[in-house]
Amino acid sequence: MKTIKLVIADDHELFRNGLKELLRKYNDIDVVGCVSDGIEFIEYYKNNQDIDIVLLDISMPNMNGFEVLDQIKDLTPSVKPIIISMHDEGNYIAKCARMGAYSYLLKNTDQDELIKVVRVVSKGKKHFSPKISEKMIDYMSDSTISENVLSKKETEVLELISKGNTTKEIASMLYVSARTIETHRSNILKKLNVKNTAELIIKAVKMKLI
Amino acid sequence: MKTIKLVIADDHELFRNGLKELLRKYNDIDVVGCVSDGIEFIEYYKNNQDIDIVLLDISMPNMNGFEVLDQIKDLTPSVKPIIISMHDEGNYIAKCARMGAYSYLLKNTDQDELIKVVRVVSKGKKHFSPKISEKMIDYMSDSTISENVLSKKETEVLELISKGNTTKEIASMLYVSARTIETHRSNILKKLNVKNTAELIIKAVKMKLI
DNA sequence: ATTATTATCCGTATAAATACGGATGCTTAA
DNA sequence: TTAAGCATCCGTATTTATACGGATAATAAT
Repeated sequence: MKTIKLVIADDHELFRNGLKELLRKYNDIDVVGCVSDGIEFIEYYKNNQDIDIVLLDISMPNMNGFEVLDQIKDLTPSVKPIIISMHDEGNYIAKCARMGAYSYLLKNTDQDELIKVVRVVSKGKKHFSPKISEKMIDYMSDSTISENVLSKKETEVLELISKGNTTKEIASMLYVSARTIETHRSNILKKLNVKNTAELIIKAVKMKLI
Repeated sequence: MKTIKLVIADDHELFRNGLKELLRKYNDIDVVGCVSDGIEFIEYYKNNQDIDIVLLDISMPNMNGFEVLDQIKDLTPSVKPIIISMHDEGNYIAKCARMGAYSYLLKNTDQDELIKVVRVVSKGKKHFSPKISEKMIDYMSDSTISENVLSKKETEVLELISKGNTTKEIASMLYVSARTIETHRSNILKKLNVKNTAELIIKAVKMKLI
């Protein structure tokens, strides 16, 4: 039986090493690499392309999981990314699915499930658990929290708002009139379906825009 | 040599089991229990009080790390809690230190550091790394983000603001005049040293009030 | 090449938030 | 018990935010 060559990419050393120990027990799985961020993984991959699966964390320094997915999207299915994250927010899941992830596991997944998924994915099949799929669907159906609802300018304005800047301040920062920013503001509120700044910031936090 | 009896409390099964595997290598450390939330830990502790150390995650369902610290604060030093968290925010660290934690480790701590800390703590010595201490000091020195800056009423009002309610709505909810809420608002802004709602919500999020 | 979207700008008007300053009765801690 | 802090209330004025409606030039998409 061919072993499954697997790389772990996670910035939490204890998690990374613990996982490696866990996987040691399985004869059909061979942890050929352990890296602590996206850049290290890309570097590793350049030198060693014979990888079946990468267990990829989302939040890592230097280069996060999304960026890695973006970099390797043309390489799949030679290397099949399984996201392993603690975030169960629909937007993360949806983004990963769209970006070519083969599965999305939470860090509280049980061991058997992990092994099962690794084996399934190694055969080139994608697998998303019902719970994860549900989160994604919930997210998709909330049309207000979907990507690209805000234009680039609007996103820029929202970021400035969420740093505490007033309309006037933003206007002078972006070299436009305050009226323009006011229009942006009102469009942003409409698009995100909120009625005031407080709700806006709350939603922006949820959307991980802040 | 007496072995160090240790319990792991973390809701991430992979992390929990991985850690357990990691610690298996060390003869002086004996992982006598693995639980997935605070309630389970308290339950475990009731039946088995012969524990030296609990590696305690902060964010867990049912009962989180803070609540556990609160419950067992009178039991230390019989059981010495080491917080093991992914959050490096000063408020978390400060809160844990105040609540009797013996150490605060990030999940990206390296293995040697973990072992070192476990051994030191098992002897009854508290240990906070320079990096962690620094975070805590930074936090402490920001006097605006310290507990009890807001009165109960102000906290209540802030919570309602951060759910998107307007002054009027809050007023009718709390059966007081809108002026009262306005005063509260302005006092909250002063106390938290922010100048508008956007900043207020951001700060409230940071303070984990939301 | 035409359409749709976006970024930009403007006016008017109302609603809400913020800044001051001042006051009273209640509770709690020194 | 007295002082301090808190929750409550009020007025006035200014600044921001929001709502509506309308417009144009640039760019992207079909």
